[in-house]
Amino acid sequence: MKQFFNKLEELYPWLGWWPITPKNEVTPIYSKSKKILLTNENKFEILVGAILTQNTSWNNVIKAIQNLKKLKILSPENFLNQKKNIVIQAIKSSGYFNQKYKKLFILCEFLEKNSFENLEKYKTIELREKFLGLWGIGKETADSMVLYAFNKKIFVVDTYTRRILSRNKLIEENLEYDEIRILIEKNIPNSLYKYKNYHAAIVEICKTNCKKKPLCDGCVFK
DNA sequence: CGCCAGGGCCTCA
DNA sequence: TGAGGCCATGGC
Repeated sequence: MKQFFNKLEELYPWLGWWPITPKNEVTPIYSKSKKILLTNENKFEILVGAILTQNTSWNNVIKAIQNLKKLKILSPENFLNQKKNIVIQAIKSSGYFNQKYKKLFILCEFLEKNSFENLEKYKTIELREKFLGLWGIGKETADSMVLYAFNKKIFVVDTYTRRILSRNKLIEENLEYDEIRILIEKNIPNSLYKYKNYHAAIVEICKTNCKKKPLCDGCVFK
């Protein structure tokens, strides 16, 4: 396991996750620097992106984010004040738009009552529980939010993580989400940037080689 | 054309 | 608690 993550870091020293849209632009980009100060708009964009990308390719999410940016739907308040049809149209490319509209709506109502400043005071697990309590947010989405929008150390376990670890015989196939998460957290350094980058690297490798139908030629983990 | 994508909810045993 | 159905668009 430790060997696996060392190799991962060697391959991808820094992927710049989570992609954020720079001020006065509309397209999210990956950050060259590890330390960036997130504005509330940035944080909101990450939370929205985490929901929009559920079981959806990031390319489809980018278009939705671009539309939301152009419509200046950059805050919970603006989202809630915007007409449903307009928002649905904006996020259409990300698929499941009816469900996702509802999820975003519920998230925004939550954020109106709980400012980022207040949410940041919670401990990691407590903040996770807060998000998990919202309809439409499961463990992976909650953990993405906690890690990338709030810079709190929790490892994001997605289908890619389960796939690549089980293919490399580092975990049993039917291990539960939190069992995998805790196992990984025990085996990696206590570093926020590594938590982010290891997850990003797993996604990257699974997109290129360790696909559902694996391209085992040139696999670095052979 | 079919498959897949940075999941989660609901239903029914 | 586990399996199966459902949600939906766009790239390949």
